[in-house]
Amino acid sequence: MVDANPLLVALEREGYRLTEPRRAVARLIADQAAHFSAADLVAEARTQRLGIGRATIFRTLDVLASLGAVERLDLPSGDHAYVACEAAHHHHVVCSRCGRSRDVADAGLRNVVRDLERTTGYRIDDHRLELFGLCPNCRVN
Amino acid sequence: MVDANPLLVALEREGYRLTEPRRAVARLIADQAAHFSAADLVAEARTQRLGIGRATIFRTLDVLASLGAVERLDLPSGDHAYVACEAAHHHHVVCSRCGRSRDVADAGLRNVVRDLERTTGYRIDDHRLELFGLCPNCRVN
DNA sequence: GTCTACCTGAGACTCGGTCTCGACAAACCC
DNA sequence: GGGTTTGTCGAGACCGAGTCTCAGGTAGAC
Repeated sequence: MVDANPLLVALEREGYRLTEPRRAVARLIADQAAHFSAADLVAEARTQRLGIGRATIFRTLDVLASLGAVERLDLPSGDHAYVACEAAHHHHVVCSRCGRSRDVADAGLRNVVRDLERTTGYRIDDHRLELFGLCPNCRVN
Repeated sequence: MVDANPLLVALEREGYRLTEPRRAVARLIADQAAHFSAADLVAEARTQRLGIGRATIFRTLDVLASLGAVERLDLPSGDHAYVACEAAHHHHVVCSRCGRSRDVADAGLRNVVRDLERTTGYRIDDHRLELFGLCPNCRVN
């Protein structure tokens, strides 16, 4: 079976070793329908008796986050969560009911940032935009 | 001396008691030039020998955050920080060198959100935008 | 002044995340 | 295929932010 998992592809491309634990974590992440926490993966690894250590899960998430293959969200509740995503710069719309998220492109934010630079005098190097609401599916149900 | 501190005004308006510890925390917050963490306040309270418990500082920050008089930031580093601010909806531009932040108004983001609602089908109820860069002062120094 | 609900400090506790360290195994070389 | 290097692993101690509990204190209404 081919390694179709884009997380593994990203790891390999960056010269990280494709170890068994990393494959397992990538599989766990690929199985998540919605956003997930490190604790979710730890619990899932435990119930599947994968024998993966907690530290390894955190480390793998760190690596994947640094590659942009996974992104860390700050939910309005204050909790952290992760979502698998494409590496290009983008933002997330997160459904606050089912937790599914969707990547969205820049969508005119660039102009907003430029306006703010002009009005505030700040040089803006980085930003984070997270959007929360109901996905089309949860809207109707 | 009059209670000019807007944090205390907000507390009183909402029916919270103006206790000595709360006044002290409000004073500490008002003294912060840049964003600050709960730990900063705890340390400051300690060095000033104010005799305020850690729990009280967290509780007061919670209350103030629920009133919108203080807002919680998620820095790019992953740390949390607080800033005092006005209660109206707005965003923060944070200087990544000196930590000073500035409130900015909506700045066209409303249109961006509306566009995203149309293109994604999500109903967007809430969003969070944080901007990081260099303030005018740090740009030139 | 009295009374009561709200608030407080201390310190135990929880929990997400990190660090350390000896063991292991990918991947490269021959 | 076998040997070597070095990145990675699991276990468990550790850390630090934030929460909870509870007995005692006090703001503010009357």
